[in-house]
Amino acid sequence: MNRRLTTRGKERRRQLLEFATQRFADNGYHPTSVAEIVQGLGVGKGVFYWYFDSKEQLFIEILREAQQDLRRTQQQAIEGEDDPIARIELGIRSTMLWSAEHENYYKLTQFAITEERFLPSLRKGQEVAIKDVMRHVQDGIDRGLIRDTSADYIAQGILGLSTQLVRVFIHEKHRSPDEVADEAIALILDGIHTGDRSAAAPI
Amino acid sequence: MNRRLTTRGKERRRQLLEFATQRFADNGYHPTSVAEIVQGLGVGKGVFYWYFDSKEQLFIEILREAQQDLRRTQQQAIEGEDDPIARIELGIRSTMLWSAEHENYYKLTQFAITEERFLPSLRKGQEVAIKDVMRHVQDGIDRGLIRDTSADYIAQGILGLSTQLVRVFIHEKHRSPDEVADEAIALILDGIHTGDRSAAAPI
DNA sequence: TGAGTTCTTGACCGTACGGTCAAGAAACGG
DNA sequence: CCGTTTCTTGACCGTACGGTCAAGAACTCA
Repeated sequence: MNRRLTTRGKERRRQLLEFATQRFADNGYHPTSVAEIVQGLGVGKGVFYWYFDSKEQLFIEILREAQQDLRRTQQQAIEGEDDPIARIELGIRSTMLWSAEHENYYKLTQFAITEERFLPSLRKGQEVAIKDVMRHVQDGIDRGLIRDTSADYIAQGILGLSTQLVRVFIHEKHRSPDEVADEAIALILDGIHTGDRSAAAPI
Repeated sequence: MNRRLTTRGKERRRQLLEFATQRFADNGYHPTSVAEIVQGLGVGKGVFYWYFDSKEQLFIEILREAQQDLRRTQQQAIEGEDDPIARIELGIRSTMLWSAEHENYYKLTQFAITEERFLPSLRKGQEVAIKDVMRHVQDGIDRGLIRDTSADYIAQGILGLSTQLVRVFIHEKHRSPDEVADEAIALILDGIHTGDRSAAAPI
């Protein structure tokens, strides 16, 4: 579906994307019908199929945009910083902020995991994210700043820990992104063990 | 739906639960119809509604059983161990093993997160799991074995990190549960920082 | 102004869904 | 053996879904 869109057309497309995102996040993907989406915008059903091939393609489009937007945010946050550990920290902080402001996208991503047909679109974005983190981790290992173990386990661990803290503390308990980021970073850098070095954690 | 079931009845109910679990995990909850489930067992549709009120109730029942089964496994794994850090480690190891053997349940849980109406049943189980971990964490803090920070962040962090490693390394990359558990425990206990103490990590 | 394009309408289509129910088979209990 | 309960059948119901399409409105641009 690659149409030439006028300004009006782009506007309409954006409306559809945003309204659908909201409904998908609130009610779930399957329970939200195309009829519901066009009714919510007060337009005919044909409008939907003028801009998108199918409900499925619309959803994939939403995922793609979300991944793009998050990545752009992270890149901006870490640019100009050289220390790999500081880069990881900045990445986590910006992710927490972004997640707090885009709970809808977060929910949609969680759902997408559960259906085979959405996994391909997801994996692409996940792989990019993991590669970003792994690059900093490997860099940290090379400079002797990070324990020399499997960079992929570390990268996935960082992602998983951050994701869970976002869900529980930001989206459910409504703590501030800053507080959550502090805790995430402390855990990631030094784990839970007590020890003389742990007092020196702050970068 | 509290019927008095004969042996045959219990058997039928179990068949329905197991077959539905498989299909839900393979194709997703919504794409799997009740008709498909009863056809798969070669029985009439009425059979389904003799044992369950609705498709939704069946799904909730599956979730409940999975949570119960995992918890029982964890409890068995840690009984008799006194050291809180060793208890956490044993809990993680048994969870990894269980997850490797019950990928279906894992997938269903991931889906359940994405629909409002399943959240209540989920939260109950999650809260129990978190409380279990938090008790050990608090115990560890009291004995000076664990850094004295918010036990809830630590507990959620452990859960999130473990969950992600299970998904990626056990279910997608098919690594052994033991290897994954080793990495998870190393990260949780000591974080990613280098440092003299990190060599003493193994319990 | 008028031809061409973009955009919108909403009735309509076939299908598949979750769920019901009257009827009867099978098993149980005395 | 018979009455009762448990279990099974499968046609049927109303509904809602994703998607189509002929027709026309709105806009663009020469």
